[in-house]
Amino acid sequence: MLTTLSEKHSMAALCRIRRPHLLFSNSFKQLLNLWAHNNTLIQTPFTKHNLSPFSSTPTCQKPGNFLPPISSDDSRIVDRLVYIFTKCRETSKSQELEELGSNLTPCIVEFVLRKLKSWRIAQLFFNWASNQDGYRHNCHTFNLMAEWLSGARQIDSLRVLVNDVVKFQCYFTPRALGFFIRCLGNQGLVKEANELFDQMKKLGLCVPNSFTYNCLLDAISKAGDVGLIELRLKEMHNYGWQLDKYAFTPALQCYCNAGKFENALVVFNEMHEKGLVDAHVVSILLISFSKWGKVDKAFELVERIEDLNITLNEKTCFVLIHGFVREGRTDKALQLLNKMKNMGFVLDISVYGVLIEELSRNKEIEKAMQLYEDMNISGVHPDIKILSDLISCVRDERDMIRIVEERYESLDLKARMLLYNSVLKGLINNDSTDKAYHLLYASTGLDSGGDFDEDNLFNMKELARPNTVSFEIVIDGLCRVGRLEMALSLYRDMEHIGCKHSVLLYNNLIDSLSRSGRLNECYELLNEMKQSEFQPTHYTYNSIFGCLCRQGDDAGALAMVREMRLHGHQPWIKYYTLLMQKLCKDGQAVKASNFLADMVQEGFLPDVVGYSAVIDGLVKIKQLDEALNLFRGICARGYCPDVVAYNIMINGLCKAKRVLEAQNFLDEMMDKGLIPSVVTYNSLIDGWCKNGDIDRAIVYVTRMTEKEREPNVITYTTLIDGLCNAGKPSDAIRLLVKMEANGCSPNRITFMALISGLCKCGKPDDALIYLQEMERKDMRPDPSIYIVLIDAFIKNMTPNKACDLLQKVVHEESLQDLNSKSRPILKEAILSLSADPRTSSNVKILLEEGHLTALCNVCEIG
DNA sequence: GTAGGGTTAG
Repeated sequence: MLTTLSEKHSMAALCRIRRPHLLFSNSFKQLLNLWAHNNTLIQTPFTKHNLSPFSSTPTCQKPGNFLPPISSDDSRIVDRLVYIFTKCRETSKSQELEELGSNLTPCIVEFVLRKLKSWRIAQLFFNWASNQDGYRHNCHTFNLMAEWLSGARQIDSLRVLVNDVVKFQCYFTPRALGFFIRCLGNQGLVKEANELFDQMKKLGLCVPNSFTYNCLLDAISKAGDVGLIELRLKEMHNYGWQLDKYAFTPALQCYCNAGKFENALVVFNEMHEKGLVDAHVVSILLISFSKWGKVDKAFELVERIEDLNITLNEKTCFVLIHGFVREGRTDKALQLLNKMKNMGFVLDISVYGVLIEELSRNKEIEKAMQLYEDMNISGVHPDIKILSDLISCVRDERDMIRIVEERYESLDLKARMLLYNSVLKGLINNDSTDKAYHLLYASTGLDSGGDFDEDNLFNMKELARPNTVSFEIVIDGLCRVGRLEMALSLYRDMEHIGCKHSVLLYNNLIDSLSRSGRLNECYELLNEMKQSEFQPTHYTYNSIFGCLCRQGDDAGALAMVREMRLHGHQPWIKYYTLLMQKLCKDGQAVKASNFLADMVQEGFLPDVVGYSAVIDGLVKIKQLDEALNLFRGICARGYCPDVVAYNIMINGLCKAKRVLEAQNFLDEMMDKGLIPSVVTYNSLIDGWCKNGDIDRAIVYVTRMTEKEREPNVITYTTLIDGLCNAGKPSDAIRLLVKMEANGCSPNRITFMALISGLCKCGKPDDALIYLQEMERKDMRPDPSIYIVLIDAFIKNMTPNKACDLLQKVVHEESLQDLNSKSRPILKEAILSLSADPRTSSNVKILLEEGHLTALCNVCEIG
């Protein structure tokens, strides 16, 4: 039975089912009625001007279009700051930085943010600026930072930035707040955008105008939150504001995104009455219809639009077909195409082109070929692009040959070359790599050393003399399927026919060699490149760098970094993160940490992910305080740790039984505006469980469900383990039932935790039931689980059951690799069972039949 | 022509 109050909380929390709820239930129709009686609405004339598909989104001026003039002194400061933050990472400049910091103004910061070239550096600079005495960011600097982060999809950092706007009480102009909100909306941070909007209003930091509202509506519409957009529209209405195209359009978009077509149509009609409909508005509706498979509705609308004297011209249709294709709905695009034909439109080559291109890309060859026949019939001549698209995707070589033969005569030399190369591409795409290889050789006149069945591709070899691109295609294809030797032989033979190499060729070969770990050959090719007219690019160096990182060669990687710097190339972060992982997995986190320090010294800034990997590595080798130092160190240098980085620290502290400190970290991340994830809560729950405080663990379960973070299988497993360790086996069993009821299936780890937990509580009979359930579910427990059970039966004074299980598992091969902890327990068990008169005879039989021999060896029983 | 790589349960 559940006894404590907190346990009741836990069950309530675990069992709660969450449903999204609407914030506002009035129908939009009612709202529209309301507006209809309002005479203040603007009647925007339906002019040609607002027909542009781009005119319906509020144009947002970049915050810095009104940059104030800057004095020459300030300009010098800007240049120094840009220089220091991009070029020079030495600490010796800290003196200068301090001086520059004391003269900082928002205007200077704006100029610097605009001149920096990466969001990472911009963020380091921004955070450095925040910490300067007497300096405060203004809305423009915040906006520039928001623009950087939004463009780089840095969601967590954006959340922190939102938090800072409020924390630093920064005033925003209505326009500036609109801009900020759009940055949030573009990254799906709708909830954050709404909260910020309200808070700014409440704190008097901004008086939103209709532009601000329109930006907010735009953000909400992306999420399709109908209730929320209605609420905001009503607010605007209550202010007595005129609702313009920029308010109506997001409302329309919102209903479309939410799949509420009836409402969308009401808005559309209203817009039409007010003369606000333009091509963009029409296409929102049409494309949504198509997205939801409601093509008939789309056609209805197409026809209705004509009735309404809005003509769908060819261009609009083309835009529509493009739109459908972009939504991946070539089927619907084809239907519309037929409709257009029936409506008497003249289909031009570009409509065919976009469709054939997409169909080819999706390997819908039959449809593409059908269109090709269609073109032939209507007398539209396919251009070389269409032919190439077709040839490079046809599955049947006969089609390939037919298309080439039909067109060959009419083509000039250049077009024949393109056609020939698309034949090679087609063969490669069809996995006929061999044929492509032999065809290429046949065309060069060189011997490929194989027997090339020429009969059906015979004519192809005369089509053109291979050029560099031909070799690039085939060599790339060979590399992709791992036939490096063939690729290399083609590459070597190129010079024999006087065909030039290329950067792409070198890069592909070096990349493939790197992936095969053939480092020496990589260096050979690299040197060859350096002496040729094709200079290595960052891709070349990074391929080799990646190989060194994969091999965990930190010294080699560092040498490569230095060479890259010499040539002005950037090492790719993903590769050195790989190196960090590799080193950390081998317990070499300290080496990894040093590598990052070296990178900084070389002027390359690792990102939070790389540091996180190292911090986790330090945690894993129990150097927790080192990990803490590194974490604090990067914070001090202006990095913005994200949720994962915090999770790593929280997990480390929990594992070291420093749960209170972990809790402080949770508070800190929330103060910064970060949203803890399931992982965060799981770590803390585990931390409290392992500290023998199941009640506090359950508090976190309650908190996580309150924050709409659904417990997952790890949460439940952690708690089941914790409940058993707290001597509450029946609660653990109840939790197992609950988790399934909540739609979360237990996995083998859950069952194993429960089985060993029940054994610890002296309930091997209950445990056995779950072992059987595992078997029913085809889940194989770890071998140690059997030992735990056998041991528990013996301790429970039921040696017969222990012996039964022993007899059953004696054949399990997995018992051979029993872990060292279980071995002495098994040994004890066997000795005990053979000494017990109730079981000794059975054990004896097992011994005589030789079944136990292997196990005895494992346990070193003589 | 490259952008996802780092975190939780027995």
